[in-house]
Amino acid sequence: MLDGEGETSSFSSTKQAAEERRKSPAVDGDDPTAGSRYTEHGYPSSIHLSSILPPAGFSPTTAGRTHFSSTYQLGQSTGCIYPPYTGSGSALGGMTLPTAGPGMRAQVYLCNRPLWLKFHRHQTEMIITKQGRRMFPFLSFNIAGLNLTAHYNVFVEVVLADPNHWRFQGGKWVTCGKADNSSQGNKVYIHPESPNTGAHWMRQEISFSKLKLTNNKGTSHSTSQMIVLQSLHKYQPRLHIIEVTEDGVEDINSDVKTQSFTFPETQFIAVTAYQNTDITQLKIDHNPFAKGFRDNYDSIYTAPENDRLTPSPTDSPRAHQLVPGARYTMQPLFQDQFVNNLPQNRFYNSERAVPQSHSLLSPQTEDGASQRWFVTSMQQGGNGTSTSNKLDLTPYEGDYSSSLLPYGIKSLSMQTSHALSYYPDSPFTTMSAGWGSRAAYQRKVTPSLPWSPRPSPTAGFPECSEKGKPQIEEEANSGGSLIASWTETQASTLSLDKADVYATTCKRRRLSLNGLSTEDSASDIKCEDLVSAATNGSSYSKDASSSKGMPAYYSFYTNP
DNA sequence: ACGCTCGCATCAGGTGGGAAACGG
DNA sequence: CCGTTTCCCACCTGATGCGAGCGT
Repeated sequence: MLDGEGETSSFSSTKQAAEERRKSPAVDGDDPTAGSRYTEHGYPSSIHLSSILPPAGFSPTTAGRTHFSSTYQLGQSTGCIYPPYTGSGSALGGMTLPTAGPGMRAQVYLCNRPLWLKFHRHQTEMIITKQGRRMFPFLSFNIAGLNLTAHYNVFVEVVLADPNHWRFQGGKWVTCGKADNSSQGNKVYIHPESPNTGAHWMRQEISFSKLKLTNNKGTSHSTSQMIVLQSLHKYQPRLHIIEVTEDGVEDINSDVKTQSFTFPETQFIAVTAYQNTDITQLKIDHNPFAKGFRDNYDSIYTAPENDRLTPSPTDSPRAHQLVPGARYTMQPLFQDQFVNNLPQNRFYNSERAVPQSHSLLSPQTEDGASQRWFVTSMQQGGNGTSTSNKLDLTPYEGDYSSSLLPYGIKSLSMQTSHALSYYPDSPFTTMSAGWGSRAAYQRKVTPSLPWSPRPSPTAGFPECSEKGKPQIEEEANSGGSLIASWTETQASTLSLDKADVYATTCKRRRLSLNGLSTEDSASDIKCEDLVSAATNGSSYSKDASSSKGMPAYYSFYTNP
């Protein structure tokens, strides 16, 4: 169906490239001039319902691989996720957690998950243009559990999320015939810093902010920045981590493994023009490049000093985070990442106020108060209907959903992510990557969350420790932190389009060395005080994860 | 004199809106 | 005819270059 499965691409690294890489430390973001071989076969396209934390009483041992495998690993060599994506049970059930021991694998954290969820609630749409359009929200991950010295290629693949063609009708997305499975073009975006060491990947956020989506098949072979999609089709991004040799070549002689991670909340429908005004508004509200479309910007984004919980990181007079204090009192747990961060007047005074779209009224929101405490799980494409895009919002996310009210329903609003710098290299880098995730959080400890395995994680992913610590802490408590499940396969079999694609990537990376590709890669240096944070943290378990600066809640799942 | 920092201007690129063009 | 796609526009962000000011 997708090109991914029909093509066999091979990347051959040159000796020269390999030598160059050796000369420059991988951690410095040296050139990934060498590529890896990818075959079409045996591609591990397992679905990983990750970004969902278990509720109280969750036992990693009961939600392990066995269940996962039986549920999601069937027939996944197609590059299309919908066949196995039947959504058996809740997301929790599908949640796969690495087990301790030799089989320990990487864990992936979707950094800006809260923002993704915001969009997901309205069915995320991504513009595709001939010249390519960046994703927003973009994919940003934290990775843990890798071998510090081993080399990995990290890349994103975008596959069909379901077998349907979609249409926006009557204020909501409805299926409209079968998806065109014959689409061609590149579906893979290799992180510019690939290959690189596990230490490198774990040191910082892995951002795919420069990934572009296009509907121009002709560009698929000329640039690695583009992923070719079809309009009005639903897609699911996947993160793949492939262990390679130091040269960046996949070593077929060793038990090379591919670990794949799928975050359902990152599903989106590719469009050439926005269909849902709510999505449009979310984009405008959260994407700095769209600030020009914000109405009453000066008045909206300026508030009395006492209303500001967070100083503007950009020093922009416009960039303020408006957070009504009352809100915090009432909802200390899931502050703003799921509360509309825009000032209230936006919705009542602005001409652009978003009408209450039916598309917004998912069962959760319609359910009114009940959603606050429990949100029924939404299956992923099991029936091929519009429900397939919905995430399982487990009970612990009740407040999430409650705060994810449609614009027209929201009674309180807070501004968050837009006040943060867009690019990771900003002073608020780690938060910016989250875009309303970490950025949105204010340090508010909720000690006794029913589902929280560790009440006070103080160390997040390395980069989160300092700047992002408060945020990640929030996220941990709010269930926003996510550990993607994993799978492994022999001889990765991704269908990377062309070798030149990879070469282009390498070239680009070379050019961005001075900045270490501030956008594509990590945001900023990860905090080094993790260790101290970890050590003083009573709840911090000293396992493999903790040694890498993993937060307590993280290690909880990785090392049950 | 030299190096560093800061502020300003400029430029490239990203954004959604809207109208026109396209295609079934 | 209608839905979709393309193109252009104004606005914004971030990177970069340049010169002024300051300290050594």
